[in-house]
Amino acid sequence: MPKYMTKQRKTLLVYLSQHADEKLSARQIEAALSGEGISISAVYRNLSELEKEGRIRRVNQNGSREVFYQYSDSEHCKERLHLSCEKCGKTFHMNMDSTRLLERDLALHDEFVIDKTSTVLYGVCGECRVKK
Amino acid sequence: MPKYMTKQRKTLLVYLSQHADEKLSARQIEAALSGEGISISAVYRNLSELEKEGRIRRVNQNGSREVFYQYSDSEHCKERLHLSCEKCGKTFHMNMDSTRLLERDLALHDEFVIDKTSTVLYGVCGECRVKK
DNA sequence: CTAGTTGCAAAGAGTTTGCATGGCG
DNA sequence: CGCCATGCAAACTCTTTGCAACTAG
Repeated sequence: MPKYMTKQRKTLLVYLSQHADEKLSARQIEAALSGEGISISAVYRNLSELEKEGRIRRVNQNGSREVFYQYSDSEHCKERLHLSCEKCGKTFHMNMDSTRLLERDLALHDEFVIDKTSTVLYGVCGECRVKK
Repeated sequence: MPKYMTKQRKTLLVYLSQHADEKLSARQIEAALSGEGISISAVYRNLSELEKEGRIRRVNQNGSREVFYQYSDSEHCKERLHLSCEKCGKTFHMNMDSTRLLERDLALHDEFVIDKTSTVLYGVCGECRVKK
């Protein structure tokens, strides 16, 4: 639904695509782009547009009120579950086999149809597990 | 850490235990107990205590800023993943076998250790699927 | 009694909105 | 040139906090 490609919108898109699959808050984005000249309201408005277009997802953690935005254009994103590391904050894609298996299991045993676009599994990734 | 069992705390506990595994916002709780005389700040303070004690979990949906509280004293809650229906809002416990299987799969293929207490799977439950 | 709790109102934090100005096409 | 989008500040919503009054043990 955006009609014009403004300087601000371009700046935002470039930034987001360079940070794909990272969880970013509106403030973080504004701060990162403070040199480029974009107001916090333009950030919010553009993020909303992008969300409606499905180019971005909103996520949050653990019942906190903090909202993060995450650029996810890749094909993977629609067919796999997302894993989010509680230590480093990075996002991973669950492997296809496990995703499919879980879907089948849930449908079969729990009569539950999982919504892959809004589900995120939280835990600790391999790298952080070792580091600890 | 609470020391006194005040009228307000008792009211809240009774209400929560009668609505176990429902997602309730602070406002909803306040509204439901408006006849009993409990202020919104007492609601918040007591919910925080209960959360620290682990008798309650905070959850939210789909990257929204809305926070819900959920009383969950049962044993199930610690060893199984939670399923949340996007239609009716009810919470279910995933069956043990699938929970275990998923845990193993994730550890094996994705080197990811899932955090069962903060993960919620979203989707549509059997009942709502039929109703539709 | 007396420390923990409450209620109220004020302060915060994050997000949205109204409106005049500016800039994309 | 005509809308759409921006920036600013004010409005909103949910939650937290300070403080005097109250109350459970």
